Amino acid sequence: MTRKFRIQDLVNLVDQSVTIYGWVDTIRDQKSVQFVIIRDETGKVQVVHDRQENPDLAEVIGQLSTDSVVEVTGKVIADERVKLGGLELRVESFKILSKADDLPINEQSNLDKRLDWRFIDLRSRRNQLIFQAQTILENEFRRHCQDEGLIEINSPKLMASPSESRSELFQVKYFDRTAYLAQSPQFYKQMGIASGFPGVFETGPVFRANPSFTSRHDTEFTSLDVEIAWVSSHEDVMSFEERLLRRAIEAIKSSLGPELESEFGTPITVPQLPFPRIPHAEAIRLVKEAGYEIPRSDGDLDPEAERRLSENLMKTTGHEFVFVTDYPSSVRPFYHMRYEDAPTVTKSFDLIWKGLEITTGAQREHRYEILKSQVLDKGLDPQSLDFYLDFFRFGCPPHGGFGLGLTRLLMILLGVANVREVTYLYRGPNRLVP
RNA sequence: GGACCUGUGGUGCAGCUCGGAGUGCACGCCGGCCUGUCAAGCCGGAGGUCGCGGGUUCAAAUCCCGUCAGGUCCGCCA
Repeated sequence: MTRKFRIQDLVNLVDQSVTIYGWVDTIRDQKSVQFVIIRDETGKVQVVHDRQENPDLAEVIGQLSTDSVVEVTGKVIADERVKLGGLELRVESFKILSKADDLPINEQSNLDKRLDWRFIDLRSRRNQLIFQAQTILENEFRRHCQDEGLIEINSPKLMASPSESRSELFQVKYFDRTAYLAQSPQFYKQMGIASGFPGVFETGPVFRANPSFTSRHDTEFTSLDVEIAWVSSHEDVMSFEERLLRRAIEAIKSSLGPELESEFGTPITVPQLPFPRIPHAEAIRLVKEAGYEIPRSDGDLDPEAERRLSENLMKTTGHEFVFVTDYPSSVRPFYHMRYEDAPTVTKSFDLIWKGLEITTGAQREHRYEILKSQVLDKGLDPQSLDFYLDFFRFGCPPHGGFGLGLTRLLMILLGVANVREVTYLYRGPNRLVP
């Protein structure tokens, strides 16, 4: 009886006849013996055929092309000569299920060409690993939120009015009027708090219409969003997030660590708690003292300052993460809560991992009158925000939350140079296909 | 939106300063050789309007201008 197996199972099936399914990885067609390396998502195995044994089969194997999909039945033999795991499959039958043309890309091809042929690019072990890591990450995010009593929501991505700033919104035709693609679930998350949920979370797409040409931006990406009721400050939110990240990184390291590290060359470090925290004003001072004059005039950190700050703290604390807290209200949105005794400072934070901003969070302003005055303070029109401001008119608990960019997280975790590498199908100003 | 960089067989590069026949390298592909390969090896071969348009010149992949496509950084942000 022949049964179907994954390649990783063959080591336990020596001397048995099995059928495997996979992709042709390498063909070494010699005068008397033919070797074909078959790959599936669990590994690779060598298939061997003595040409004399079956001339018809020899002909089939002679016509093979790389990445064709095949069904191979044979006997598993332990043979020390085989460098690939000391195992091989002696062919009994060999069927081509789907023949492949010559591939338009290989692992040397540049990223843009590989993205044109993403379905082929994703076949590599390296790329499969990225999405295995992503699966664990999203799963741990869900489980952590659930363990902490939060409710999962799926907020709409079609909106009648902009959630924050109109400039970065995509417009879509919506019957006889205009709708916008959500650039954040921010307002709908907060609605959940006003609805009496103990906290909400969501993983979903967000859309940003910015023409940003960098290695860390995309126009559509997955955001991991959290909003928690009854927080007493942004400290509670940071504490939630650092525990979440430690848990997720721990889970990834324990199931994929060695393979990820050998494939990507980036050591995966499970972070210690708590993450270092540094108030914004102190961060600015520290970067200046270290000799960097921030060119921008609004008093915020620029990317270079964030990289330098991160590097500095990695040296002094040995920690890859840093929360920068207490941003000036001038560089934060109207809904971030301000300190009672220092109204130009917000109860907010960014999380920087190895120099890259991966999160923005804050305690939110839940007091209607104060919120409304902050709307006016930012020069916004309260009427256009009526539906949002109403959340705070009928009883709303104190709350806070954050948004975490999935692709940025993966990019830093694996040490790859570009979010495009870790996005299933990247969308940017110059790319809408495939 | 701003600054800078890149575009050469299917893939990755070199050639460009200092103009002289589409020249070279690696991978892949096709054919041949090879009694067990395993980054296979050896021999031979095919494959190119040098992104596109214009200019300078006896002569342009090479110099100049324009244009298109892509990238990096800044701004915006996760």
